Amino acid sequence: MKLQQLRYIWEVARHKLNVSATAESLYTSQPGISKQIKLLEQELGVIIFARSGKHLTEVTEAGQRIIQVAGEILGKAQDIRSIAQEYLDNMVGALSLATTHTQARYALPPVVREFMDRYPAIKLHIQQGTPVQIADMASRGVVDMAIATEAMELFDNLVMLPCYQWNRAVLVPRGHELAEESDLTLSDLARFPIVTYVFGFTGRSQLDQAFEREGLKPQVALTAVDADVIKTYVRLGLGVGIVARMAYDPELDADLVALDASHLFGRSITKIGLRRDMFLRGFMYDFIQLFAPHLTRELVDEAMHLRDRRDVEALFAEIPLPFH
Amino acid sequence: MKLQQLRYIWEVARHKLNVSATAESLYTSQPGISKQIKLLEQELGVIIFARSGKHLTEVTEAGQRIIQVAGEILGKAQDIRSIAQEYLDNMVGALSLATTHTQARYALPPVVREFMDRYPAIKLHIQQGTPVQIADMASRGVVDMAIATEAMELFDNLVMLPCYQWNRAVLVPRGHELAEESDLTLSDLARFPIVTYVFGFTGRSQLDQAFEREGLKPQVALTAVDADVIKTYVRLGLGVGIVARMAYDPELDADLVALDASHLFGRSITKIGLRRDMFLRGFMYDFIQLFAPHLTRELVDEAMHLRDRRDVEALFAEIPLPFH
DNA sequence: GTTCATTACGGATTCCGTAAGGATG
DNA sequence: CATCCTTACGGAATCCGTAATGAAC
Repeated sequence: MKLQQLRYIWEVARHKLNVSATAESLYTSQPGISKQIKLLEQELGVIIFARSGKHLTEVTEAGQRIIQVAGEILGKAQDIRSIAQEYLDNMVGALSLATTHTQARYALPPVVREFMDRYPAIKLHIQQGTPVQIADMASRGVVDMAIATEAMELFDNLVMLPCYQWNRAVLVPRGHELAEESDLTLSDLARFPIVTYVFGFTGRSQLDQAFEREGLKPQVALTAVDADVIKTYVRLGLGVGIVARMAYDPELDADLVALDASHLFGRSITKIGLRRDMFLRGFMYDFIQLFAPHLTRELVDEAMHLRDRRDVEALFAEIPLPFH
Repeated sequence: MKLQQLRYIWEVARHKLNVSATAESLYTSQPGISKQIKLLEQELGVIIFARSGKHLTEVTEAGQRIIQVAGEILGKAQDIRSIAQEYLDNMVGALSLATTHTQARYALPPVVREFMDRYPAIKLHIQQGTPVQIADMASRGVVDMAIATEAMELFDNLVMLPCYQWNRAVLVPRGHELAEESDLTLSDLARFPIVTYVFGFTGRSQLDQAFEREGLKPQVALTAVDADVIKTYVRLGLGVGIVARMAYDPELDADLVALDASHLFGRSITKIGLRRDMFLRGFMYDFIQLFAPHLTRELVDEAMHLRDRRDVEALFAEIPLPFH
């Protein structure tokens, strides 16, 4: 059994059983992978991938369990590299994170600036994606951490650290009928076409729930992945925008009026997702604490080794979250 | 990084940094190990073993953390092999356990008999040793499980499953002054020389504590590792024996009188020790349940993935243990 | 007919054992 | 001077890439 072989079965499983695609992504040859998988199956005496003719069709039951353990092994191998790096020089290295537009555009910039000042030799890699993609990348170890509001709970091996809570603002052009409304209701909103986030993004589910609870069916004129697009169409008069409040910039968006809508929708919580038990380098703890000051190293460590998601939730239940 | 290299650093650490001895125990050459360790250190950029001249003197801080993770990886690699075996044929394989004389001689025989009947193709390997050796073997993965009353709590990565509780009997030759005593006290006992277990064995610590609590200093005439030796010297009139009650066989030991001493000493609990999160094959669950019927597969699984020893203790706190 | 995995084969690399060298206590 | 690790070196095994083969959709 070799680490290489474990990597191959793990990657092939991740690539929907397509060995050719796997080989390409690993910059190696396809027969090489095929061969090593065969050798491993031979050594273990178990078929991991069921074949029909010359196609891999599915993962056997034994294969599923083996691949899961293989993933854990690969994660720990990565931990060994991280530990070594940490002792080699704890001021150099790389921090990769995956996040959504909203975080990257509005929440992260000051944190990133401060972090770069403090660790000029750490290379930052920020990847943008959908919440599901982001959580998946963290779960697979492609990135060190995920920052998002949604979808993180879909992956069992992610520990979610709640970072801050936020709510929404309603954006209308100056002079709009609602611009002077001081006591906004959902019914008021439902009278206008809505411009907001695509489903699955940035707390969109909270928004739908709120309308549904009151039996309202707002007409959604346009959905976008990011607030900048939403604002653009609000400016064009397409409808009333509902965005995360932090997405409203009083200076840049001076032509728009932002009405607080905290009382209309449930709060959303943005979280950091980390692979459970992964080794965190010193600067990673610092990054987390820059983003969410209440997440001290001790607290993160405590959360990281809890097995059950409910225990993690209980741990954070008493801790007040900052507002954004 | 290769599994082989991780095995080498792990084994060298276990062999008190003696590479030659390690090589011998692994049936390979010493320069080979030396070389692979060097290569790993080079790849990681970190010194794992500190050298003075040509001797390994200690494990560096980075080395300690790396070796620990390496151990976890090796354990999971073993799990993969077990999983494969399980699917290959869940009626063949091997079960290795380490235990003390008392268990091997008095508690295990009926269990082993029943197990061999049920799984004739599973090879049983039973190793005898001191409680510390036993727990160490389970901790390192040399054996699948440890069965003992003492020392298991010394190893962090062992999950202890309480199996049964037992207490002591006082053995005297027929006709001895105490033979007719119906209400035995510690003071009675302390008037005679004691023959019992060596310290560190078979609940010996409970015994010392009991005397100490009453301010008694019994004279210990002989200490032995096993009850058979103790009985031999009780027969010779060297003193009064104190042994685990299960070590008294009414037929074979008809020339001795056994007085119950449950009221004099704290109960002892015999436990099974398993490496946390190790993969257990089906027959291993069965063996455990044969030994301790209350340890169902579900209960064992639940205990195996708890992180904190206190959680495991809490899990078993409510469950009544059988007496032996 | 295209996609995709397996087999065959040759070259490069890696691994491992023996033998020699040098430091430690 | 006995123990023990490192270096040097040669043979064996392994790994990996290219090319050819054949099954599936």
